[in-house]
Amino acid sequence: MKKTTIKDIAKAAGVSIATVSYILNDVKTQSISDETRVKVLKIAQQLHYVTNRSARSLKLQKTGLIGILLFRDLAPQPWSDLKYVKTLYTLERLCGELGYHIIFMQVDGDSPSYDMIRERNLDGVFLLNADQERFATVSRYFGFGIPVFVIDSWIEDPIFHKILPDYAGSFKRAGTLLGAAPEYLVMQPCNDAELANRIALLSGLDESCIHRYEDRAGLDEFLNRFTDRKGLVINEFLANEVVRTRGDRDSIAVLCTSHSPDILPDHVVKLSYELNDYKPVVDTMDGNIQDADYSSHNKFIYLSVTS
Amino acid sequence: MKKTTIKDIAKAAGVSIATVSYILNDVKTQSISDETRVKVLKIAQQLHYVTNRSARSLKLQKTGLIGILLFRDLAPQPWSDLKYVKTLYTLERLCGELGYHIIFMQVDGDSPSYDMIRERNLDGVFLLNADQERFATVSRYFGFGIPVFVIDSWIEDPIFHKILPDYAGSFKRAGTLLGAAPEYLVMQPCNDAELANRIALLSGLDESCIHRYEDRAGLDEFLNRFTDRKGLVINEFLANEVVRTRGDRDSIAVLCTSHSPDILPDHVVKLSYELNDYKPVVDTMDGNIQDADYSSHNKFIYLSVTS
DNA sequence: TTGTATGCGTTATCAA
DNA sequence: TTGATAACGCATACAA
Repeated sequence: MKKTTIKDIAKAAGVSIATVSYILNDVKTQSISDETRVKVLKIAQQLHYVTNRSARSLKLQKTGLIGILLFRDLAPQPWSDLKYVKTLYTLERLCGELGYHIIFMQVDGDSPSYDMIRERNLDGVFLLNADQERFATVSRYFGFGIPVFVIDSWIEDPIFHKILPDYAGSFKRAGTLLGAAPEYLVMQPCNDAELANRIALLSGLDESCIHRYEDRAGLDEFLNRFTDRKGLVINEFLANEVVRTRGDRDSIAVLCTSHSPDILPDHVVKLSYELNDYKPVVDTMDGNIQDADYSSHNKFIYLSVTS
Repeated sequence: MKKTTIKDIAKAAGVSIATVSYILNDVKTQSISDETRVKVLKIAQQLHYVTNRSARSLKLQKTGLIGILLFRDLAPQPWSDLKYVKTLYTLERLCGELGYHIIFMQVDGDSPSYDMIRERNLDGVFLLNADQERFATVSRYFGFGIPVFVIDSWIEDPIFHKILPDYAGSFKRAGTLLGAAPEYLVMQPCNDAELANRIALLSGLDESCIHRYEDRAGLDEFLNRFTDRKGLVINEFLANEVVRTRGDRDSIAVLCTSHSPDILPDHVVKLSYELNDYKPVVDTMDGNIQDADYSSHNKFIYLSVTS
């Protein structure tokens, strides 16, 4: 059973394929008699017609495909896989609402190939957790020619949109909630070293008070220096490790960068980020796709912090 | 800057587009002089040519796209989003190794539209967490005509492959590890009621000893009836709730159906499932795609349990 | 109000 | 060993 095409509908309805196309696409510049319109629509439905996106893409030079490229952690933790689920799912949902379909790909190894992006003629791309090195190697030699939104990285290139949690606001808020400025910071080893630097800088803490997690032993050793002190942990899954090894002894505030505050015990001070903030992000990308000259107000979008 | 096509290469190399196509696709039935071959290959590289998959798909009637459709939990828990990450990522990786790209979509609402599958001409589909109702409404009226693999559901239709954790083996093993047969079972409300029934049946436990999680209060009440008894929990995220509300008091064995045993404390008895088992699954789908008559040995694939 | 014809970039058949 | 050329299914400029 071959798939129904416009041609089949045209034949069945006794009209031309152009007419069918006009009707199916609801082309405003054409005036179609109500009679033929309902007839064609009915037949299309009877034959279970769906448009062939390969053909349409070929013609329109637009695929309606958006890529989400997830860069695997260079230094994997047990919870590495969990970190970007919420973001991924939210982006999928929002893009879906706008009629796009998502191609999901993990980027692994040192020199990834971005051929997929061009082979599939993606309309736009989200990069999650990208590091400068792996990304730069390729981005340099071919400007994508499509909107690229970089989430959770600090890629030094003005053509990319950057989306980040509002670290500055978070640090301030954390101090308020803790009742005093935190004295230490535990964070993950970021894929993107530059981002890690900026976070450290923003925290205003001395390097000796900042711990990049590697394993439990190291974490525990670090925390022992700060018993009964107030501290800050970036990422709730990492915070879970802290809570697990330390119990309730320390009073910490957690920046829930993975949008999953639920996984933490109730007593912990949590700072969350608005998943809703991805809506304007996706809208901006859509604008860029619809109209290449779309002026996006801001290349930096910060996810706002809530408690 | 328009994208390079075969035509461009042909022109630059002074040969026909047919020749270029032969060379790029390494067509065995054609004999090409080494001279032109290297010339064309070189030019292709210089021009950064990549094949246009829309065009190729249109011609070949194969897209190289595999869909992963994730059915959202009908009764969402805080950790609902986390449950299928590992599976999703593993499938992506395995399909990627075979040259496929993944379209990821969440299925929400009561009467989902599967048009995407046909519009995009997917070569195959994975369904995660599907429930009979939402699925049946549509699957009935159009046989996909492509391999459909159902993960974590018990869809009553012989044309679908089913992939499930080895519950029978798990229950047996859990008994061994606990040193005695478990006296109660805590599980999640499955999307697929039929699957839930079968699991309950396999456990051999009376309905009064089986709890379907709804909220902490209900869970706690249930567990109070089994203090100091040995029990079974299906899913590690749910188990985390159990551990959190109960502490170390109970000795439970956990079936880590989300492939994330790491998130549980060390002292808990854990049963894991082989992520490697998805490899033969993906291979089977690939076989079905390459050759529609591919005989798949088994429509049931059970993920083997380890400790 | 409707139809004809062209091209999007490939692959593959047939001819040279 | 190579080259014309016809599809694949759709959208649209231009005719009628």
